[in-house]
Amino acid sequence: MASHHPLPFDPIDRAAQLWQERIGPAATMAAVTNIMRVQQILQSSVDAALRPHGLTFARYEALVLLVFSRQGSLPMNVMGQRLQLHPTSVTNIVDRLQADHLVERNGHPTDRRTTVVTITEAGRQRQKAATVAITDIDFGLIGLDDTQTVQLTALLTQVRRAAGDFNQSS
Amino acid sequence: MASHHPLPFDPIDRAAQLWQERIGPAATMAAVTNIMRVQQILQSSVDAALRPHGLTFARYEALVLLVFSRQGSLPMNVMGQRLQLHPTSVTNIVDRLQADHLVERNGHPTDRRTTVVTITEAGRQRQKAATVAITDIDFGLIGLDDTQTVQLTALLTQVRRAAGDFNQSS
DNA sequence: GGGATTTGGTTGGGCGTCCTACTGTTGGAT
DNA sequence: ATCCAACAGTAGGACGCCCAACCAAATCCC
Repeated sequence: MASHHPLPFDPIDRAAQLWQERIGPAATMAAVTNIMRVQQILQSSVDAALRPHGLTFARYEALVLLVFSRQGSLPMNVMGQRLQLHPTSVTNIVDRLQADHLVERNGHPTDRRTTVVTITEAGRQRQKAATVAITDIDFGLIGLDDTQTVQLTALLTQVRRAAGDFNQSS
Repeated sequence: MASHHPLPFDPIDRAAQLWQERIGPAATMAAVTNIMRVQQILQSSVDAALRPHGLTFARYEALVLLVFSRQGSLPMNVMGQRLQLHPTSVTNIVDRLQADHLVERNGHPTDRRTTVVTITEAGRQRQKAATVAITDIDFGLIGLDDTQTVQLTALLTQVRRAAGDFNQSS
């Protein structure tokens, strides 16, 4: 039973709508709500596409990162920086990838604190198969043409920059 | 928090960059990555602002929904529809709100299956205080002017519509 | 009426993220 | 040379989301 209002404003969540009527920064609230919701949609789509391959998006990203690294291996802290993840999240992800024999943990030759993660041959194959699945569904991002996709990326990049997500100290 | 892990350089995640060099739909991947990351940033900002009030964004949204409902109460399934949440998530959220005496659970007068959630006076006050905190930080969304915020909302709404996010609300 | 189906809600489990706290290691400052 | 602050990684816990499975109630339908 969809309410068949042809168009204009149903697109915003009820909560945000009420905000618009009664509270202040409705536009911002609507944008935030939309980001939250779209992220959820994309996460769901992508994870569904990856599930048959035994991967989640987080683990897939980690595999991609390793595949495209020179040696097929990176220290865990570097992975955390690249993927913008908390150290404990990296530990968690690597744990699961290792349990699936997609990566290995090795000690660093000179710094005994650091652990180097190396992708296995099985990991490379898994990543390749998962890439097919994920590109087949366009990463779950649908409804936008190329121009709009670029536009969206630009806006979000601007937010990230304002939040100090990039130019942190080296 | 992002500041825990300084990112050395560039605008786009390393993984997305490499995609751009070597694989196909780089633009889409970049957009998806950005959405994921911005969501994370917003979630972090908002939750930080709400933490002193003992709330998370999910629970705050539930309170807002109840505050602006006619009776200050809604069935759980309706909350799930409005907030686009899985039934188990609603159970979880209401559990915690109830533990804080911000809402009550009551039986539905005619349908004994449904549980009606009602906000308490403490809940209304908590919501009000939290609203101040959250608007003070602009919901964590910074770096965009009003036009760009509207533009962003439009693009994301388009994605949600394409994903069928508005089709079933009954 | 009475069985089959649908619906509302909960439980248990998996996964991801963060936080705090802790062990080792490194390397600079005294 | 030694001490100490910073760093790398992990353990344990909280929270959120989802899925599968389940019970109870309502509804459909023969």
